[in-house]
Amino acid sequence: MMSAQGSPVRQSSVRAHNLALVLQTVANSPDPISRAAVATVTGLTRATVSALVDDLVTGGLLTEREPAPRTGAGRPAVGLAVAPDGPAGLGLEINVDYRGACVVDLAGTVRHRLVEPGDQRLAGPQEALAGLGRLAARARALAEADGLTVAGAVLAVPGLVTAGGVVRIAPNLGWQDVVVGELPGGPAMTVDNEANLAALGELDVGDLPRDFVYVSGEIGIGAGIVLDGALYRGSRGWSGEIGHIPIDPDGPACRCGARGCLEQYAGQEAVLRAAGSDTVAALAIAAAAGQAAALDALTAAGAALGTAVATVVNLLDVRTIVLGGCYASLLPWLRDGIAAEAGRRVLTAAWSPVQLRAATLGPDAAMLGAAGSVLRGVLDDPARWLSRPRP
Amino acid sequence: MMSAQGSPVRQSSVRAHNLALVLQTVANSPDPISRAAVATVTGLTRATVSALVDDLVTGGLLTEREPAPRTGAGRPAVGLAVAPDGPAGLGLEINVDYRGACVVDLAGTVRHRLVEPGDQRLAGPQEALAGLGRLAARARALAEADGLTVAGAVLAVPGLVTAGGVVRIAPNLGWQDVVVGELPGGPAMTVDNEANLAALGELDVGDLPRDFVYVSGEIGIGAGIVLDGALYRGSRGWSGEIGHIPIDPDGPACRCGARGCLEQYAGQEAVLRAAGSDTVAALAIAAAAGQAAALDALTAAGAALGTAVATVVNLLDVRTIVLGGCYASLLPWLRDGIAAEAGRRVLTAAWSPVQLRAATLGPDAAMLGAAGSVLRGVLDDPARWLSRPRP
DNA sequence: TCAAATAATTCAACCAATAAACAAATCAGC
DNA sequence: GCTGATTTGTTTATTGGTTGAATTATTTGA
Repeated sequence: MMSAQGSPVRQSSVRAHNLALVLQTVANSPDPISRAAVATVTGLTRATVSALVDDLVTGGLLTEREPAPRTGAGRPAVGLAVAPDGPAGLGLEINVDYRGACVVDLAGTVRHRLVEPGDQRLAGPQEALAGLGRLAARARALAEADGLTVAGAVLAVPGLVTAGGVVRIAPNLGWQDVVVGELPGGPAMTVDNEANLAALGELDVGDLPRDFVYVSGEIGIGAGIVLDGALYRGSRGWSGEIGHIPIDPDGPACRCGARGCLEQYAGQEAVLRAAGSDTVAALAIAAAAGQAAALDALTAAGAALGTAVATVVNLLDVRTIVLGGCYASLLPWLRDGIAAEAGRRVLTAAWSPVQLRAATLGPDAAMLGAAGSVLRGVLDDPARWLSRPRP
Repeated sequence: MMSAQGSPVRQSSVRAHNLALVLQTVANSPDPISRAAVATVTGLTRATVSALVDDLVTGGLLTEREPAPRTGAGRPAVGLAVAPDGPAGLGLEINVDYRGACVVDLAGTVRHRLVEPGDQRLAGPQEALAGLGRLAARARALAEADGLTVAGAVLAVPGLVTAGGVVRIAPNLGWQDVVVGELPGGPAMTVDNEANLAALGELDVGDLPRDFVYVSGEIGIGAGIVLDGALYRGSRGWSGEIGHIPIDPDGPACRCGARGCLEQYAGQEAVLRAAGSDTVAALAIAAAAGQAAALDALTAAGAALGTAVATVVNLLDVRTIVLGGCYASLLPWLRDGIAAEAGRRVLTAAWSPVQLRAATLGPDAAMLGAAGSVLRGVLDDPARWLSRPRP
């Protein structure tokens, strides 16, 4: 009778857990919140909350603010809010036609955003990474000028990433087995897939359920799978390769070597070619104008996407699909095609139809999600941040 | 900046966790294990382990046994093993052509197994459930005669089950919205999907990784998805409906209303019809004899299965697929077809090919998994069992 | 001005794990 | 057969953390 093996728990783990609980409660509250309110929300004692808050305030994660507007008698509460000068997340991205960096603070506000357009395929991995390093250094300097401490950096790339921070293959960048090193003089950096991080970004800002799949329509098609409020990366971090779900086993050849992959029906290039448009923006304009070629192309893409969505929903039983990348702006014309095919093929569609939503973050989703995932690390384990080695 | 909300942790939670850790360590050990060994394995102190073991022994979950054969000097150890007369799991199953019950103890040994063949479609839900109740009562009596206490019961059915214990639809039983009530006079019973429970059964006994997908080939095709050592049920419990993954959008009509579902290519009925065999056993004999019709049918089914497997692996990045139900015995002739198609379509196949394994538990997998899931509940939270209300 | 109400802190009590000392039981060597 | 080494298991004092009750602080309303 096997069961999952864990590690021993000591009292300090209790404190670490409750510290995170208090911090997250404050962070999730839209307004400054009192210690007493935190106590009732979390179920902890007021005494305990006071002790934990003391640690968080002296550690620079929380600050006392003006209390929320009073009501009734009694001693006025002292408001608690996340510190605006505490840790910050550095989100980085290298994509086909730009590279970027952003700084987000614990409150979730974007403090800085730097984007350099330019074809990264021509630049090659060395030059792209060097340029990214310069961008990251600038962003870090801006953050420190604000009094922020960069807690970590995460880089989003459109490709398969291994645990060790190696980009196995990023077809649309032309990268293969690229070792992403350290940020020169910077904080620790990890690398992750663009769609995964974009899904986290949408989870951070959106009103989304605990289970959803984010589908990213870029040059390739990727997906970020969020199960139970956490990203599912797969055993090797290569989950969500939705672009190569077979739609028709005898369909057109794909550059992955197989036939009939989704990318050949609903990938950006295939749709633009079928519609006769040059850019996604032009396609949206053509569709809005009612041009038949555009509408037909989008209907066909929607049907293929709907078939893939049906597969995902039948397999994972997620209720919500978030469409991002170029699909976000095209969703008005894709929606019917997706919904029709999914409604026909999802076994449970009759009782519980699939919800389709457009992503809200736009092209910065992955970069913002990358920064957010750094902050999530602090929110999930503030004890580590409090006891970090300091210069 | 949202993050998952938890509940407060007190000291008693620490004890509950460590209690589970010690119990699982003993349960996972093939031989009786000493307190000192448990301490080194878990990382807890010998003193702590002694205290926790005392609780578990007086609570009837562990017993002291003859120590394992000695080695070297020193005071001889006292062996610890899971109690053979502690809690037991009652596993129940209603399937197309039989109903069954089994009693499994904490050590994982099957203490009793009762199976009544008979077409449950003809019987109808009321009669099937009444018969199951009688079977469960007999199994429970046998367990109590052994000194076991039945800790709970889980029923496996081939269909979609909602959280409230209602069978939404079980097409092959002909059930629809069947409310599975209480077991008369028995322990609490929950209902779950057959493939899910079979996956748990294989996880319990097999040498399997923490992530795998169990594919069950019965009249329908279902899948149990195990991620990170735990069953993934989906937000409503309807995950794993692999049988209706589209293989060819213009394929034959399926009884689900769509076209070209996997079930139409690799379902038991489709394969037997194509091969001209009456039963799975006859098909296996024909294939072993090299009959062309049988081999062709299995090759075609393997290709369809391989396409579906490729979809699953591209999406979830699981390395291992366990084939159960009728596929277990037919795997020798399915393997090449599955491997070829999966190798072509899985994006990461070149670096890390998909591992195909035959299930080891045979037709009882779901029933045993059902019993095992009861015991898993005790192993995961022994504190609840120790403080249970007693008659 | 005083009582009621609410917020936050202080302090003793309790619970659980730890570390270290101690008791128990065996083996190995002479 | 005795002695010392060795390993197991228990005992005891200590530490870290939460709780609950009492206390202090600060405001509103009569």
